[in-house]
Amino acid sequence: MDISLVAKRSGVPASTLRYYEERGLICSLGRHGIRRQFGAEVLERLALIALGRSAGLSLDEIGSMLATGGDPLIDRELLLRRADELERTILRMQAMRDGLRHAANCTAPSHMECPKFRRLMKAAAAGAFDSQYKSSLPRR
Amino acid sequence: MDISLVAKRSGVPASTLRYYEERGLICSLGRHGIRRQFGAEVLERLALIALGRSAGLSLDEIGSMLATGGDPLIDRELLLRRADELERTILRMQAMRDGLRHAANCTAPSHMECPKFRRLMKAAAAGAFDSQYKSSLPRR
DNA sequence: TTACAACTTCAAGTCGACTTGAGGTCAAGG
DNA sequence: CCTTGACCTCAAGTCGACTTGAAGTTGTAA
Repeated sequence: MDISLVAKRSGVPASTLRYYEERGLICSLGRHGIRRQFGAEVLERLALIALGRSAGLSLDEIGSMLATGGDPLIDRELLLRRADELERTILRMQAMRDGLRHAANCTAPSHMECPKFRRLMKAAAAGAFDSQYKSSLPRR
Repeated sequence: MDISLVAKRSGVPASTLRYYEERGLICSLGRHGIRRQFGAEVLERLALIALGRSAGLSLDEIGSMLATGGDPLIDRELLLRRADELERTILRMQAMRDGLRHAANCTAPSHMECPKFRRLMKAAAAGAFDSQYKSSLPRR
């Protein structure tokens, strides 16, 4: 497959495909003249990458998990650590979601004056500070 | 409170506090000489901001949710839309978390050869593509 | 065979959320 | 009164993940 066909089938721009190849996340089979040729398996890999990105993993992290070989024990630990991080983020997001829904239906003049809202936020915020709100999430 | 006291109490660096003020996320009561003075309520606001960040919201989004005034009807709709967005992201992250946990315990020689893993990934990836994996998460 | 669209490389730009650094101001303690 | 250190502003730098643009190459259709 030419790069543009991969782009079309995966929804990932050609520029991004080149970038991913440069980063070692995907690889082409070879060249037809000067043009990269990709195999079908790249589509599955791209789906995995997209999934990882959407779950908040960095390209480096995805790369290390996708890497073949390497110590499988370390891999498993990494996966579990990521899963736990994800879990914590999920909890915070659920709290946020509940807070937002409550705020939308709340009749208090200002959300911060509503005791229920404050309770929700307080419970959720506990973990927000010490998690340093940096380590668990990817870029927008 | 001087800015350094706020920094100490909240864990947020002074440079970030200035930045947040510039962005309109927090405001100081006034100046003592050239120095900003903050009220205690800023700590609560910072907790809310930290929570929002940790849940993956951008500063602009947090700002729009924290903003006082404006059409209350639009505000409520905005809050509900945000909550729904959050919900969808949560679902994807849960799928990812389950996928990671399964992968960590799976005995298949390679994750991609495990049918369960593939099923989880496929289900999760469905939403990952069309959401463009850009719109729902913040930066690492 | 020639034109051209689709590719190529490489350097530089963009965006969000900050941080860093240089150079300046000022209130309180000695 | 003068020093000092905590603050100030403003410009520029950083990081990850890409995108954009200029300039060059090439398979294919007319």
